[in-house]
Amino acid sequence: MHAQTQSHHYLDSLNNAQRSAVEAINGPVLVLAGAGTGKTRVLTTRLAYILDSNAAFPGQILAVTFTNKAAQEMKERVSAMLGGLPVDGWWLGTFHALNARMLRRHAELVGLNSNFSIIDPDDQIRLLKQLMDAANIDLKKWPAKVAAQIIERWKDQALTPSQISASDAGDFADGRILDIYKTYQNRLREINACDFGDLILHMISIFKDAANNDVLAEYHRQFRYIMVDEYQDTNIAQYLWLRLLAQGSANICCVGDDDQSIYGWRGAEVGNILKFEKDFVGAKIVRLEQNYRSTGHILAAASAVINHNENRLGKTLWSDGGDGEKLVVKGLWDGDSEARWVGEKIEELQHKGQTLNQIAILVRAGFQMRSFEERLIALGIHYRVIGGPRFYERAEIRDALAYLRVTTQPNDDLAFERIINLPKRGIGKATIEMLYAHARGAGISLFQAVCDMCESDELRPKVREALSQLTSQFIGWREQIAIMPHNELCACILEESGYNAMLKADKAPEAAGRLENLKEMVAGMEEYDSLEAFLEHVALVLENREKGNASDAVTLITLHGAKGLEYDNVFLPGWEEGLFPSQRAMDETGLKGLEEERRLAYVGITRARKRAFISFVANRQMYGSWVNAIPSRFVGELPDGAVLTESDMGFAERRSSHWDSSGHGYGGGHSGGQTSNFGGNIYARRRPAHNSHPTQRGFAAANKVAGPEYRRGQRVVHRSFGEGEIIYIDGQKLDILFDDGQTKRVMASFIESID
DNA sequence: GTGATGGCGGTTTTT
DNA sequence: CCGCCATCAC
Repeated sequence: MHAQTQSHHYLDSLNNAQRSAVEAINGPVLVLAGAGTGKTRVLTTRLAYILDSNAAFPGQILAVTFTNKAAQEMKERVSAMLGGLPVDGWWLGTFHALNARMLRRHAELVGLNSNFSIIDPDDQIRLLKQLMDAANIDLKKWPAKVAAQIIERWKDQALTPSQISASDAGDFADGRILDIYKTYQNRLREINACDFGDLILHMISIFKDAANNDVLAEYHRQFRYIMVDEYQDTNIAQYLWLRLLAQGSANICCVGDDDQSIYGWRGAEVGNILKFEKDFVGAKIVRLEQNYRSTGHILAAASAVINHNENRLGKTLWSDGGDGEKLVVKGLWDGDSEARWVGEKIEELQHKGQTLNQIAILVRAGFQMRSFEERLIALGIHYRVIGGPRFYERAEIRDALAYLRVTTQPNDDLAFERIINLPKRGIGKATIEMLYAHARGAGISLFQAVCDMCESDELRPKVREALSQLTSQFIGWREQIAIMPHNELCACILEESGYNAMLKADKAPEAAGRLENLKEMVAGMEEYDSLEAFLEHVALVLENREKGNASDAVTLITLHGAKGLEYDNVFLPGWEEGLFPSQRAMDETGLKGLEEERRLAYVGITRARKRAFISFVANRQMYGSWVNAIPSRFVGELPDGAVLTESDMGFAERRSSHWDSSGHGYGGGHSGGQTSNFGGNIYARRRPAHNSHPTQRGFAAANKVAGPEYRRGQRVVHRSFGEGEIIYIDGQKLDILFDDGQTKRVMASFIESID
């Protein structure tokens, strides 16, 4: 590292507030960074400054971000500032990546093995479905998705099942949601897996458990500086985790903007940033208010809107650039004319020399995108949609990952179940249920259950052969892990399993693309040191594949997705009551929801550098019927001096008239205010009672069909082969001479003794 | 065990 | 109105 004789030249270009945020490295610091005030710059410079002034080694700094993109960017920028300092081994990453790294070291303290799988939301729901179904919960009345949400919210708040009282649990599934949560956690442990929330929750449990307080103490000794980005987006669990770690060195610095907190609906707690001073006594607060991004009019508009919020720390953005152009506000008849108008404006901008890359359309909800896409296609204007399905969410990628997971982690029942019949091997629902029944009865993994059953006569020969081949393939692949490079192994698995062949035979137009995606994945694997490292990466790192490449195109994106981005020209369509602010947000969380929507408006306006175009319509087509709309209250909150209203048809007066005018015969189905209960009680259907119980290892011993009770010569009945006599016992497998004269090898799980 | 039809629901999304 | 899931019929 360069000596201190060298001045910290990178400090010179900072303004006073930025510089004081960078230089205040000791004691707790909160940096309130308004939109466009150089937040990332401060964060990276501060990190570089700590290293450069020899206050700490890289390994002694914990730097936490929310997204991988932000982590990556920070690494690159700090490294560049310090002349290409290598970043390997730095504790710089997302909450989830850092917690996963920690948890792999201490997994046994929470009953996991360090090679645990990290399951995604899809697996989560499949697992919950299984457990709820086994507990005879009506999945129509009580969707697993909702259960997953409830559990996720609990985890956001760092609540383990034992910390929730029955009265707080609510009445989901007739009050059994807490039991579901417990069962879910037990089941995850059995299959040696974690969901995203667990990564943090388990670490908090380890830190708080007095039985292993050396663990936390060690991290205290290690981390002298803690830095947190996007602090306004942290949830309670993340906050607790930070507090526990900060109890040691306490040199914590959080950067964020309470006005840009837009993720409350998924557990983010604005309160964290609002009460920072109370949590970290003696905290220094630095406000970054000088904006380097937008024109004066844009800042005035954003400020005026956000000023209507009550719950905020308050800061005033200013700029020493000029006022620039006024924001354009436009009322239109319907969604089509809105799209047409946006199209015209884009063409005008092009004529003024603006590139399409500097134009973005920011929508509140995905369904708004379609009309713009259609219009842009009609005009021949290139566009890209941001926020489609991510690479790793694609079915073929998830299938490939499932193969790899089963290879590295034989207990991963979810992964195994996903691919057990993919490509088709003739394994249906009934067979899978049977396999699970045995796994449960014997307290073993699905994989082991399949191995067992293949050595019995329980399965039809065809099925048995298929499964037997599959398990021996997996056993073979496992042996290859140590020998073969992991990308080759993956290619091998895809080939030998028949997965590639299945796609090649698929006539569907997207099949070719899927094969391509898999190839891409295999090629990408080379970058990782091991199969495990690769799996960790895909589980935690979103890989948003760049579709549009370097071409010039208009960006279509949601307001949420646009946070952190900026464009010269920004279109903000759909500013109507009910759509934006969203009716649902207001119904569900009242004023809190409304204020979050308003912050979203603030985020939207502040994405613009030079021009912003806000529009609303009188009639919007939603779900096939027409809904009439009134302009968003946020339109009314824009300051007169900063906006130019392009009015077509006197929208100011329209509010009270013309309520029913479109004449499209929409049958009057809709009234603006949708209600928000969970699908009512219209589903009265009951599942037929069936007596299986949630899977729990503990049940195996108590189960009346456990093996050791059997003895040779005993009379038993098998559920499909009838009655017979035990002639040989081999662990869980019993040879039985049935009364029809046949001898079969069956599983102990499927017989009962006859008294 | 796999393909076709009906019904319901339908913001925002990272890890 | 469209897409997804679930149930039904082979």
